[in-house]
Amino acid sequence: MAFLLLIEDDEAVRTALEMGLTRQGHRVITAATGEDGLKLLREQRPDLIVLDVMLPGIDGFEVCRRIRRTDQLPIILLTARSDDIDVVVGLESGADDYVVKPVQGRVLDARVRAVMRRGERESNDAATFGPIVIDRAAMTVTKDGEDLQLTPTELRLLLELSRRPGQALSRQQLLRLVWEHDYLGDSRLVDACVQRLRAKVEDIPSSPKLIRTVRGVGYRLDSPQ
Amino acid sequence: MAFLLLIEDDEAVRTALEMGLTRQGHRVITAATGEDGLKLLREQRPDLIVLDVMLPGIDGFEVCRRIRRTDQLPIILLTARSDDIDVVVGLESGADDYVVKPVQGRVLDARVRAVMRRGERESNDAATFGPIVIDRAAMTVTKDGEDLQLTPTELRLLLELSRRPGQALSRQQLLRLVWEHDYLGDSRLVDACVQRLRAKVEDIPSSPKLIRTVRGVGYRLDSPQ
DNA sequence: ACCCCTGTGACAGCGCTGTGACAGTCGGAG
DNA sequence: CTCCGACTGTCACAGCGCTGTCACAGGGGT
Repeated sequence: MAFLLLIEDDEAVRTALEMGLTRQGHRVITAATGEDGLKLLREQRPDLIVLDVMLPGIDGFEVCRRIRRTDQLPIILLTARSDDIDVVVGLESGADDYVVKPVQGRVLDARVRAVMRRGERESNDAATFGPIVIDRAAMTVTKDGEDLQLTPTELRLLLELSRRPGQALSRQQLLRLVWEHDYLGDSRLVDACVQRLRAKVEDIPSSPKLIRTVRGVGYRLDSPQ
Repeated sequence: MAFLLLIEDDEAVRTALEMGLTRQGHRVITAATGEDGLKLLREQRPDLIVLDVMLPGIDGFEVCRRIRRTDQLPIILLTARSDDIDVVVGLESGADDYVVKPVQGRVLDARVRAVMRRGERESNDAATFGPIVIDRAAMTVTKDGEDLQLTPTELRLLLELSRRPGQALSRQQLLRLVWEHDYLGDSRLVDACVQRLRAKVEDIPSSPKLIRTVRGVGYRLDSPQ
């Protein structure tokens, strides 16, 4: 059903989950440390990662953050603790779901399927923002039914904004997501791209209704109403 | 768009969904109980079933299992509950997708289309893209009725593209699908093959209407209109 | 042995993209 | 209300990244 990477240091748990997930029809590869996991991720490109939080060396949160720097694939965090603080830190590190141990293979499998479906939906369904329709599968954007010719960067920017509708994204975040930069040396890079995108997307680029400026922060994609 | 059977006991929900799906262009028949639904299924042979879990008499899971004993048609389960256990039982009963109520007609429509697409992809029928007809069974491609002499690689490329019509595929993905490579060492391999394919398939290879370039991504097979 | 397919590298053209300067705008402080 | 500073919008331009194209050589099949 899916190609999973399981990162878990406890051998008993790892083996049990691997068997459970394999029995549910998934293809599973495993790693015992964060480093090994990241290496396997690069080499094998799994569809989804199941990641223990308590790991020797770099912990699960850090692994999560590192993965998110370059990859968009779904991550399910696994932990023995159930405090809220963990959930918050986990989701802030970029995880898609959170499962508390002890967990049964069947339940984990259900979460895996749920996250995969969510991912499919987000990545493939059309998103609508007023007159704008974003078809993530075709990688096209239409306005009032007509095709918009967006450049690759404009398209990536719009896609990232549309993945978090109504949420303000800082220039810093956008640089990481769209440009994969880490430094922000006071440049008008993001603004310039937003301007070009607005020119194509907005009815009146000078008073944007979709891509709103959040002063002191960055930008946000709104859907009218 | 599709011929649907909706099985739902609550009259308000049934009517609302029926209207919503009809408005989206589907032909819809309805049943209020599992028994009636199974009877309608045998009599009318719909393309897809939308099935409520909570039904008087035999419940949705059981209906699902009974359908699966004899039929392969897609099933979307509908439920008010969102617990994991439901999802697990649902998918194990043989459902193709799972939607949690309350659901809007538009959302359900998106799922219906997604499930239908998934099914189409596996079909072996002939596919038509403008003047091009791809016969997957005979493994032949004709243009305006005349046979095209495609090389094996060109044919595989066209088949993979046509299995995902309208969907942009990256060079990376195409390499995996057509060439079964994993590495993409900045080569013009995909481009060159696309060029050769275009030369045979397109009316005007220099301004392709079928195999479109998606700048920054890869290629996409469109059917005109 | 021959031929056609296939992968590769080179190359050119196009247009995207980043940059810096400057103008315009907003909001807070006085 | 006014002013000021900080933040954002806008623009033109130069560089270069991306894609289309082509010729060629190796290899596999006939």
